[in-house]
Amino acid sequence: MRREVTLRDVAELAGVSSRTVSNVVNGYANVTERTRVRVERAVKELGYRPNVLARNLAQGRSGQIALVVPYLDTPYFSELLQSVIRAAKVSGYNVLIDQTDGDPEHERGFIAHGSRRLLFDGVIFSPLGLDQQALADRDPALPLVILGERTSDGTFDHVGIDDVAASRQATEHLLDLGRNRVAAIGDQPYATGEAAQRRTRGFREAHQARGLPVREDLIIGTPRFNRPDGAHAMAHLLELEEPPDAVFCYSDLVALGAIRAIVSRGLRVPEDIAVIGYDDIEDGRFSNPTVTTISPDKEMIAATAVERLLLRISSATPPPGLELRAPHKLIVRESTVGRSARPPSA
Amino acid sequence: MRREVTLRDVAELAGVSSRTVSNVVNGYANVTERTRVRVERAVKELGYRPNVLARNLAQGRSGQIALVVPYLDTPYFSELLQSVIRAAKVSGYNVLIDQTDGDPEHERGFIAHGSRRLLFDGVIFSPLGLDQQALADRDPALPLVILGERTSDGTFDHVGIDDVAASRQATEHLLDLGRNRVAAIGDQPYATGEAAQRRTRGFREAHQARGLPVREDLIIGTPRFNRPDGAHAMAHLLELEEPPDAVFCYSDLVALGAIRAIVSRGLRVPEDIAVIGYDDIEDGRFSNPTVTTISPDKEMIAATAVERLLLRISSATPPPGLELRAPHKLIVRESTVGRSARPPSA
DNA sequence: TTGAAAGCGCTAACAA
DNA sequence: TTGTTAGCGCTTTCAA
Repeated sequence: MRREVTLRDVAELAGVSSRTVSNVVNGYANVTERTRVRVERAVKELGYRPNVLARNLAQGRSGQIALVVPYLDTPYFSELLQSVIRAAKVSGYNVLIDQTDGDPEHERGFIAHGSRRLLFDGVIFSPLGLDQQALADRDPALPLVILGERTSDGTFDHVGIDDVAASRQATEHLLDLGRNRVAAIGDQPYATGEAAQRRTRGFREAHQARGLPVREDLIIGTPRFNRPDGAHAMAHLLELEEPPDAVFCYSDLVALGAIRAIVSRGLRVPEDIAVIGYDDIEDGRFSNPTVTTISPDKEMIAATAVERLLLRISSATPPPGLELRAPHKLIVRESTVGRSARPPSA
Repeated sequence: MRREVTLRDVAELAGVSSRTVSNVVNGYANVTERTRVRVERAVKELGYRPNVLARNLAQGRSGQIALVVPYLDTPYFSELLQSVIRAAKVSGYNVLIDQTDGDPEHERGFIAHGSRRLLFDGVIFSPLGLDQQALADRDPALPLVILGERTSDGTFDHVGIDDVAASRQATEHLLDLGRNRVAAIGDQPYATGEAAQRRTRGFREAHQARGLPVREDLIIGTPRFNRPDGAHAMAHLLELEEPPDAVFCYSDLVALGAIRAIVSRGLRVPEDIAVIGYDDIEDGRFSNPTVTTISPDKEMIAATAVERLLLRISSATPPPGLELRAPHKLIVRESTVGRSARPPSA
């Protein structure tokens, strides 16, 4: 590999100091038009490219942020990832991806003071199995934004939608349809299942608000929010003596799995069982039937997360930890109201 | 931010030179048991963490590889991404993601000698609109592995499945079913549509091998391989005087879109129209009906790509450019044979 | 086996 | 406005 052209080479050719070249390259300070032109010519002539690695070391920053999610093959996260990359790029940041498989140990390592620490200037984190303790133990110098609702201790921001309200709205939609044996798939009644628990709370609130009893046996837990778990849970529900006539699924994937289980037994959605999901992934817009869902504003979530993170990175004194709430809406499709729902474009 | 503990601090405390500390930290060379223990104790006592940025500069490498794909919200790519990250991590590499939106200009920039060049030691690239010219103009020093079939000029590797054979196999499956008006959705008869064209070639070969005519009006082009395009193309086919009785879709997403279009018009899959896809994404295993597809061995594609790239990175003299072919198989599901196909686990 | 010291290429404090 | 120069923290050649 031939030696790279350095700042000094440029400086020499242009007859200025490397300091000046640096200024020109970075658009800093006041540089005479004359010198600037001269430097720029030298840059072009030599084909000079700044060495990012050297700049990183000198500045003590990497120009990268990390996005840490539990699973990457989950459409919700890949859609989000896309928006995050787009938002970061606008500010010249690169995005480093990692997936934790929801492993708490792995998640912990990511925000602890590890050797990879300097690879990124901050982290946008969507934790699954991370408890408050791990959060408290984290590297306090690492700028952090957490996705999903979570009580902030004031040292990081979090951004997400109002899960309880959204879940309540979803459940109410099913009740409005006149269904009276509404099930819920996705509860996670253990320490790290906060997000799931908020959805269950919304589910209960919807019932309570109407003076309806919650059928506890219709609340089914799942380890993950994916299709197989949804199908499995639904299969269980269908074997009950009195199966549900509607199901609130804690993700669209769970809903798609559930629908699959229902249909493969010869039952119909929504005639026999209405199904509603959560996340509004593209799959649900083209599935058969299309899936009614809670749609979080992903673009805004991503943009807000990146914006807050970059602010946190560039601030000398850390800004207060905010709890930011993105909007969501209910999108009614076939899985709850049948063909009367407007079909998609095609 | 308090000053970081450096190598020198450790050396001082341990009473050795920084060279020795470096050796210990990296597990290099021969170090006396005694010195090693002493250094390790000092490391622990001071809570020393190597500074990746400094190491990068000193070594002239970043320990990162880039994965460049056209779209990230496409399940095929997110599934692949997952495997690539996993494979890279084994060798201590991080993965930087970028999406090009299929924009040739953007794609070009990625392999040209840009200023971001040093951010990654090599690139795994899944181009969409990249022509041979752009490939030839690229930074010759950048280790490169291309995904998908493509003629290598010997300076990079590519890894993919045998598209022609796979497409032929898919088409034959439809013909075996006794269908005789088989359509194809996804052709891209322009310069950058190589992958699509290979699928069309397989489609033709299957017909030719049986002495059947290809109905040219049943070959439909689509700008992208996604659901909306699939639905749109299918809508067009359904309006023909003599619509097809089977469709070979160039991706599972296209197939899902097509199925959606068929079903929403009250027709049945596969009774009225059989549909086969390509990619074997999870969606197709839980859709209704489930989607018959060509399944490339993604895990192997990812592992092979990473392996070749790392080899290329670490080689003093560049290894020859290989054309590597991963295995694929036909997976028969409901969209071609109906419920007789074994339903998925649930 | 270990030490001394010269880079890696850039940034930025200080000086002019 | 521009030059000088001392780092950034590590790796690694050369010497001992």
